[in-house]
Amino acid sequence: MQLSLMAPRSEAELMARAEALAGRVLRDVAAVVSMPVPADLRHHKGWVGHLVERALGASAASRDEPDFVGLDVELKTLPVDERGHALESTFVCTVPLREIGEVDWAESRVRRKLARVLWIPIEGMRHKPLGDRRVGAPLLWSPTREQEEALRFDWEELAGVIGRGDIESLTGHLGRHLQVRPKAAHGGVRARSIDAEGGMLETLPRGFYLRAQFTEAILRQAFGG
DNA sequence: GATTGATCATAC
DNA sequence: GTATGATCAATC
Repeated sequence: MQLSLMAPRSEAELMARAEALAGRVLRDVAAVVSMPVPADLRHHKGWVGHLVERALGASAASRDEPDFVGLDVELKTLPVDERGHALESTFVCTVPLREIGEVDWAESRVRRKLARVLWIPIEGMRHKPLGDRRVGAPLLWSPTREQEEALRFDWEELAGVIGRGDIESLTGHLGRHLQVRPKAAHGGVRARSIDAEGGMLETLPRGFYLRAQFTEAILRQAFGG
């Protein structure tokens, strides 16, 4: 397997690398980039994502930059079962609680993050040892007009609730494709939002997530099935 | 069995 | 604490 630690300079180069990963097991990919394989993901939830980042030459994680500098492509691994069904929702970005009521969809973080995504489906069945799980065929995706309209509808509804100061009434049930759920290290973390009178309110940080059915539909449209 | 709310690791 | 990468696990 040929892998460079240098950043890919074009989408074509990025795709070629991603396609070279398809069909391989995580144990082999990890060996190439010198990452130990944990026994399971319970204490290493981000391991698969970091592994693929390194294998594709993404810039270092945990910085507020695109995954591939200059390419403006967001990398997302997606756990799937043996039939290709998505096993988890996909985290998109944190919710800017204080400002979201004054932001339009067009300039939203969600729209920016999802404008161009490289999806890498990876076996995620818990019964399968991590090192044995296979990487699937990559998909470089941008939302269709229909998909973007659907996302915009959900986003505006969710942003509206938060902007009105109703964050505490917002649950993961709202939103057909996009939802808002907690995103924090633990239940004691606080973030600032606004209440119904426009005052300050401390609450759990939240994130936008894509429902599993939505990402599954993206794969299905591309690969059939 | 699917889904929501809770949580885990690491870099800075 | 804030950002990145997500999955776990209790509950519906």
